[in-house]
Amino acid sequence: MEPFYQFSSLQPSQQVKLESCPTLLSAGVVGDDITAMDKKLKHNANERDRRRKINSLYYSLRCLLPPTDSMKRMSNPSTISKALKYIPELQQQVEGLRRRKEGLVTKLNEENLKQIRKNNKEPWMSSLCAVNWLSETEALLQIALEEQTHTQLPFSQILLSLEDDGLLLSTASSFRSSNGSLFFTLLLQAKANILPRVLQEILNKKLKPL
Amino acid sequence: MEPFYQFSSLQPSQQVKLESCPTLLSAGVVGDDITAMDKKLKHNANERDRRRKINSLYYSLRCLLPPTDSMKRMSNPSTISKALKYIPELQQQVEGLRRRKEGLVTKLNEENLKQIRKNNKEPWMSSLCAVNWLSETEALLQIALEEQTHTQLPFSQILLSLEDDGLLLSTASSFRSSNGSLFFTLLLQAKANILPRVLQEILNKKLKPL
DNA sequence: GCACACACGTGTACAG
DNA sequence: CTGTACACGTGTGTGC
Repeated sequence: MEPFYQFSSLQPSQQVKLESCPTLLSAGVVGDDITAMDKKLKHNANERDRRRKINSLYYSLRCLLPPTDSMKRMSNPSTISKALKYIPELQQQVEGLRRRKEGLVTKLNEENLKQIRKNNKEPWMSSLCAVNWLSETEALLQIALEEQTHTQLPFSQILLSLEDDGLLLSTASSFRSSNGSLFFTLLLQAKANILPRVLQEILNKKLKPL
Repeated sequence: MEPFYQFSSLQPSQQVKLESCPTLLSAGVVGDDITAMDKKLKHNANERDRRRKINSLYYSLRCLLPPTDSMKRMSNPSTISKALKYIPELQQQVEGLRRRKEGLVTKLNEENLKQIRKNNKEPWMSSLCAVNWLSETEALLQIALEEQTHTQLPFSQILLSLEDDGLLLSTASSFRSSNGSLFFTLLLQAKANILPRVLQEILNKKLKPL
């Protein structure tokens, strides 16, 4: 029979079988120092309770550990061994997850920052050059030149170099704003084999000095 | 003196003090059944080693647990108690981190998806309406109308409703592409108290039916 | 004094 | 049979 102390409700053990106390029986005197026997009995009971508590702790610990496939109840030593393997596993998991989370947070942050920068750039004053592709071969190019700069640079050269890259100027219009800035709207015909993305890069690079 | 068995190298205990074996001494016969004594001695040594191993396990477990400020060595029962509190903490941490990581991953994924959708949309054919803010009060609005649609909708109404929202048409130009699409470029003067973002929303909504 | 913790020897039960 | 695990009683040390 297994002593399933772990299921007991941890009441202090009241009943003590006197037969199981060899030294108490071997002591011939009975009525003399009853207090000594009392003490011994109490000590035994206390030790019993202590063991009971420890077993209960073992039982609780067993419940926390990852379930084993074995139907047999784990022994107390192997319970500690198991906990000894399990705890570092958990700590490692925590460490790994923390690192991963950290990485994700920074990634998300710089993603957001990029987004914010892009969004902050879009609304105004950044649209020195905007390209809108209307089809695979048509692009609407919109250029804004600040008052200070548009007199310094030969704008016709830009148009010419665009033609060098396979872009033909189909239609164009321009007007001047109240503060003197110039706006051009150019409808460009591109060669079919020119990738829009690459072209946008080219345009950005070409118009960067503006 | 504390018995620091946990520091010993776990060698099986060889030397046994015979004086500490009461039952062996009380057995009068010596040369009779030496095998019984041998057995008892072995049993005792085995039990001793077992306890030693258990203590070593306790020692290792103590090292894994979060350090306590107390200088005193933890007792074995309190070691299990501590582990009993510590393991759920770790499990909870793992669970929390896993959930957080999961959330971050999905967030990052949909962020990327949004980004991809946006990038896929930008290059061509999406620019039915583009707003470029040149200053806090000036915006360059560029509208492309497909051949099929631009005859069905009263474009002047759009301009009028823009004025209702506090946008004044400063300058405008338009031209027709080779395939019959119409392009408008409008320079708008906005009231200062109109937030660009909100306005962009308005424009998007207004021009959506196109 | 008392509660607690620890180590020990011992008997018993169970699995290889 | 041997090793392992467990519970028990007991002696001892330690801190409140």
